[in-house]
Formats: sequence, structure tokens, C-alpha cells
Amino acid sequence: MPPNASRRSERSRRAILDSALDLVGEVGYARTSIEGIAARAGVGKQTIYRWWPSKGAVLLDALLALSEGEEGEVEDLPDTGDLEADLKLVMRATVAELTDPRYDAPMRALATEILHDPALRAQWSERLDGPLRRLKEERLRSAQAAGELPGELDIALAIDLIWGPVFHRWLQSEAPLTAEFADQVVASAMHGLRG
Amino acid sequence: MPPNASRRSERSRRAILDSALDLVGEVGYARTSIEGIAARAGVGKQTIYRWWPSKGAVLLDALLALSEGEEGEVEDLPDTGDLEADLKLVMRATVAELTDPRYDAPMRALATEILHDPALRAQWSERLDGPLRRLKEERLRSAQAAGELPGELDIALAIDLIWGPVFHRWLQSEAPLTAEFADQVVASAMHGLRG
Amino acid sequence: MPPNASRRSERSRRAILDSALDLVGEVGYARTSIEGIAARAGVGKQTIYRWWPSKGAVLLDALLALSEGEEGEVEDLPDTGDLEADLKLVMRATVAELTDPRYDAPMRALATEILHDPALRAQWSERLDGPLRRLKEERLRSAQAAGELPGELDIALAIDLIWGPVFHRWLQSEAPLTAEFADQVVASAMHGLRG
Amino acid sequence: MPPNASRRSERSRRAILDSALDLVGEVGYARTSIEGIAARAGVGKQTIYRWWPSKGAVLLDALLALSEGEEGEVEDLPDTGDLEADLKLVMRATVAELTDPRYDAPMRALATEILHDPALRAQWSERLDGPLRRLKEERLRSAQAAGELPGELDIALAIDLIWGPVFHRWLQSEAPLTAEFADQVVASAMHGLRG
DNA sequence: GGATAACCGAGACGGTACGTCCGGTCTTACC
DNA sequence: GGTAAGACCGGACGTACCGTCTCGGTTATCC
Repeated sequence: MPPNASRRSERSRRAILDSALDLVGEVGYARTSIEGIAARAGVGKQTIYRWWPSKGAVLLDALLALSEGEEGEVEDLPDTGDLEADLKLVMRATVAELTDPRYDAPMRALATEILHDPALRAQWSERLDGPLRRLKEERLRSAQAAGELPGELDIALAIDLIWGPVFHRWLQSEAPLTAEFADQVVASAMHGLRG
Repeated sequence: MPPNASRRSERSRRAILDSALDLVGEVGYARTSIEGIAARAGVGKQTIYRWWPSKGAVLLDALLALSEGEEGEVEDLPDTGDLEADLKLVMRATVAELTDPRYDAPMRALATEILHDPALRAQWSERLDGPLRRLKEERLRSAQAAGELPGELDIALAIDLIWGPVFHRWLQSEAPLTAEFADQVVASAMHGLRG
Repeated sequence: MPPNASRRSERSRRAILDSALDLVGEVGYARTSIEGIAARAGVGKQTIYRWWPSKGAVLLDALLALSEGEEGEVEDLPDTGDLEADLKLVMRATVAELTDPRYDAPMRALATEILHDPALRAQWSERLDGPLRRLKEERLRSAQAAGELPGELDIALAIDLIWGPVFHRWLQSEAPLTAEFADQVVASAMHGLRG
Repeated sequence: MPPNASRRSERSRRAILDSALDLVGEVGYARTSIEGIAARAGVGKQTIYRWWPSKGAVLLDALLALSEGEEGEVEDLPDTGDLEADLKLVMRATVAELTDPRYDAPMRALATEILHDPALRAQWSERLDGPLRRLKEERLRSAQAAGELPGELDIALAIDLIWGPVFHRWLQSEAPLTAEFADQVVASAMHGLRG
């Protein structure tokens, strides 16, 4: 899809992603402009338009680059045999990330941008949400196999029941998003699903 | 707060709210501009700026006007003594509204605008979300009093557990938002909370 | 043709014309941009685009405003009864203007822009060249009536013969444009035409 | 001045000159870009920048190549002993060339470009205008020697008097440039000069 | 019932950013 | 080492809207 990726300047790519994240953190997503990103990155606007279709796409890449830089890149959800304990661990990590100031602003921005830009949503699904969702499905199926969850349980429903309250509180509610809340959500959801 | 509401032209007010809703429906929120609303409403831009602080505020009013026009204006959540049945009823209505094409686009738009505009969020909380939330709390407390829910239950947590999955699926997931899903979420959440 | 001339800001109009002339004088026509004019004039770009169709049109107006400011606004060519003497006077004035540094750069620029922009050429003809040409025709016809020129002489040809060499040297030749040259051209052309 | 002319691709050179002429003819000089020429010629931009300093320089070469292709490459102005007749012949040929659609657009373009680009002007003088001017001077001096023109006549002045009206009408006037006009200009100018 | 003040439509204004085009330079791979 | 290809930084284009600011015209109170 990109013009000719082989000749692409890695230097400019990094500068653009860094500048985008910095600007979103400093002035917010709405006041972050492509022009501003280009200027701060010391890059021509065309270099951004050549490789990304929109401001949101730049931010998505920036966010992916950021999480790839982390050591704890999740390969698999923990599977100790105790689903509830494992999910609490995972959910606390999720809450920690969602409240990390480095991630919070750009991720909120992306989450809303996705609602208006189908192309961006497709990218997000393919590169961020999809892989994560597959890990969740895997872990839940493993729990089904182990008898921790009913065999006939609808996995997609289960995922929304477990993670939905957390994401809802993150984006839509004014109540605080804490580790305790994560634990309570997991406990309650697990209890509800086990029936 | 408004200059002098008594002299306000009701005709212009209606035309603005209608045009705003129409435009959001036709071209999407992002491509709806104040200038566009003014032009379609046959109104000077200043008339919009005089009475509303932002595009989102216009839309919030438009949405409120829309739901006030409905007959089924909710005064109280049903309370038949069977919490689960009552909630299923309520949740099905919510899902119906969220998937109604007249509401869907503007409500999604508003939901995201709120994330970036604190003043708008305050209005939203005060005039839409707050009243609803109070009804939910009331109904849940009534259930506590009736022994259907544990007395020590954190009501705010309960609300997020029950409604979170639905709103999460509405805004963030690609899975369909159906009446069945509403029922399942309520059933599962209730079972989890009753423990 | 303009949107609504009555509400036009005279202040901005003057600032734009002045800035345009200044910039053409300082950096040349090619490096003068609409953006640059707007910036120097302290004016939004749209204010230029609202009232002028092109950079050349701004310059034409600026030039017209400049010459309107002069006291010696020509109303009629002198007519003392001695055509050759009168024309020498006029031609020396023309040469003086063409070599005046305030006029030279913008007028050269305009003269070339006209070759590529038919709309601009029409304006130029109507507001600058045409009126002047009519004065010339008038004076020559008066000379015909007085018997100083043959009655059957083609006036358009005569004008090109008299003024052509001067404008040619101004724009195309590297030889200097002097008052003596003006005199010689008039003398020689008159002699050629009288035959 | 060019890097190493020996390795130069004749194929590319021709393609560039042809494309330049074609584009100027089709979309005009202003909308002809170096990128456009390169693209149409199937050539890298660098290949143009390596061998020519500017768009105008390409066009000058293209024009020279075009006239070299003509059979009637002027080596000398005709000298039959009748200056007026000779000049009429020459002037009619000039008019024919200036109104030839193949030459007209690019030559107008070049004539104006020269006003803004001193380097190009130097090239133009050296390779097109200068040689022609020398031929004209030669022919006029020959006429002086033959007694057809006064011995003390300023040759440069004479050239401007004879050719000025034609070039002026070509570039600046809206009146048509015809063979009759050429004849009349020569006749009148000759009469004026002979005095 | 005439003055007057607020609202209204219209739209010009100084700005910011858009997404595109092209200038001139540099880099890569090929021949 | 010249070439086709094209990425790069940068500057300007002409457009869309922003939010503010007059303009006249029209109500709708209040003296």
C-alpha cells in the first residue's frame, strides 16, 4: 500500500511518531495538527501524508511503537489453572496502562477517533484489538476445557462482561479506575459466568 | 447565563437544532460545522454562538429536544419486585435507542466529544447522564431493600457491571448490539451480583 | 462582482496594496506570494482571495492606486499645435515613469503576467492601457485635423510606430532607455509618418 | 559547465526537449513544471537538473533545437541592394514565425521569463538574440555604405525603430500581427530613417 | 406611540490548518 | 558515472471553518 517502503527514512518515521505522542500529551489530540507534528519532527508535511492517511493513523502507529518498546510485551495471558486469579492480574495490568499518563491521552484520542474513521478502526482491530482479543478467547477456552467455565458459554459475551465494565468506566464514567475496581469486576463477572 | 432569553427566537432555535441533527445524520459529526448548521438553518453564525458555547452543546440540546418529543419519557425505572425482569425491560429499551439510526450517530458523536470537552461533559452529566444514573441507583437500592441484592453492595460498581458491557459493545466492539445480548448481560450480571 | 463591497475594510485594502508593492520592490514579483502579502499586511489570506482573483490583479490595483496618488494624473495629452513637440514631452514623461524605480519592477511584472492571464489582460486593457490609448488616438486625430498628419493614416499603426520602439527597449532590449532616445524615436517616427 | 557531456544520454535529452515544448503548447508555460516534463519524458528529475539550471533554460534549448530543425536557418539577411525590400522580406518571415502556433507560446514564455532571470537572459542574448542582432547591424551598415541610410545614423536606434513596433505588437498589443503590418512598419520606419 | 435596546440575518475579518503541488536536493539500484 | 525512480524538507497554493466583529433591519418593551 505505501509507495515504496524500502527507501523510507527510518529517522523521519521515528521523529514523526515521537512528535505525535509528545504533542498529544502536551496540548491534547484536538489541538495536535499534522502541520504541528511535521514542524516539531523537522519533516515536510508530505512525508506524513505519504505514509499515513490521517492523524489518527499516525497516533495508532505511535502507540504500537510505544508498546513494542516495553519489555513486558504480552505474548500470552497467564494460565496458572486459576482463571480468576489470572484475570485479576491481567486486569490490574490493564488498569495500570489505562491510567499511565503516557498512554492515557493518546489512547482516549484513538478510541474516539475510531468511532468516526472506519479505515482507522480496521487498522486498530487488526493490529491492536484483534490480537488482544484472541489472547483473551484462548485463555477463556482453556478455562472451559479445564471445567472452570461452562462449555456452552458464549466467549464473545464473556469477554464483554469481563472487560466491558472496565473500559466503560475508563471512557465514560467519572468514577475512578482503580486496581480494587478491577478485582471486583473480575470477581463479580466470574461469579456471574460460572453459573 | 444566556444574554436575554426572553427575546430569543424560538423559530431560529428549532431550525438550528433540526439542522444540526440532520447534518450529523447526513455527513457525520466531523464534517458538520457551525457554519454549515447556520447556513442550513438560515441563521447568522452569531445566533449560534450567542446561545451555545460549542458544536457539541448544540448537539446535546438537539438530542434532548429529540427525546423530549418522545412519548415514553422515562420518569422512573419499572419496579415490579422482580429486578432482573425489570432490568431486562430497561436494557432492551436502551439497546433499541442506541441502535435507532436517529439517535445512533449524534449520540456516538456526543459520547466522544465529551471526552475532550469538560464543559460539555458537565452539561451532559447534569442533564442526561446524571438523572438517568439516579434512577438506576434508586432502582438498585429498592432491590437492596427488598433483599434481592446484598445490602453491602457498592451501587456504583453494580451500575458499571450491568450497563458497562452494553455501552462497551455499543462504542468499542464490532459485535452486534441486540436484545438477546441485553438479556444475557443482565442475567449474567445479576447472577454475579447476587452472590 | 465582489461579494459585498459596502462592508469592505478600506484599512485592509490599503495595507494589501501597499504590502504588495513593497514586496515586489524588495524581493521581486516571482518571490512575492499571496501568503507573504497577507502576512505583511496583517491580513488573512481569505481577505485577499475574497477581493482579487490573483496576485497580478492585486498588483494592477496597487499600481493604479499608486498613479492615482500622483498629482500629475494625465487627463489629456498636451495639444499646442506642434505634434512632435507635444509627443516628445509625453514620451519623456513615459520614459521617466518606466525608469522610476517605484514603477519599474511592478510594471514589468504586470506586463509579463498579462501575457499568461487573459482575465488580467482584460482588466489591464480596460483600466490602464485602454484609457491611455484613447488619449493617444485623440491627439493623433487632432493632428490629422490640423493637417500635421495625412488624413488616411492608420491610427493604430501610428501608435505602434511611435510607442513601440520605446516599450520594446524597455522590456526586451538591454540598451538604456533615456530621454534622448525618446526624442529620437519621436522625431524619426514623425518623419516617417508625415510622408 | 555540464558534468560530463560525453556520457550524456541523447535519448533523454531529446525526450526532455520534446516534452517541454509539448507541455508548454498544451497547458501553457505557467502550468508546465519540471516534474511534469520529467514524468512525460520518462526521465528522472535529476537528469533535468543535471543539465539545465531552470525551466526556462530547457525551453530555450527546446526552441533552438526546433529552429535548427528548420531548413531555412538564417545565415545572413538578404542583401539585394534594396534595403526596404530586403527588410520587408525579413519582417514578413519574422511575423510568420511569431504567429506560428509551434513557436508562439514557447517564445512568449521565454520572452517573459527573460525579464526575471538574468542567467537565462544571458543565454538568450548569446545564443538567440545576439546573433540575430549582429545580422541586422551588418545589413544596416551595408546599407549605410551603399548610401541608403545616413552615415551618422545610430544603428541600435535604427534597429529598435524597425523591429520595435513589431515586437511590441506581438507581446503587448491586442491588434493583429500581419504581413501587411510588417510591410507598413518597414516602409514607415525606412522613410523616417532616411531623412 | 415613539424611543431604544436586544436579537436577528448576513457576512467581512484575522487566523489556523487542511491536503496538494512543486521546487531543488539526496539516495538507491541498475546498467 | 549517468540514469530512472522517487523520498526528502520546505514553501506556497487555494479552501474550509474558527470565533469575533460590524452592519442594517426587525421586534418587543418600557417610558
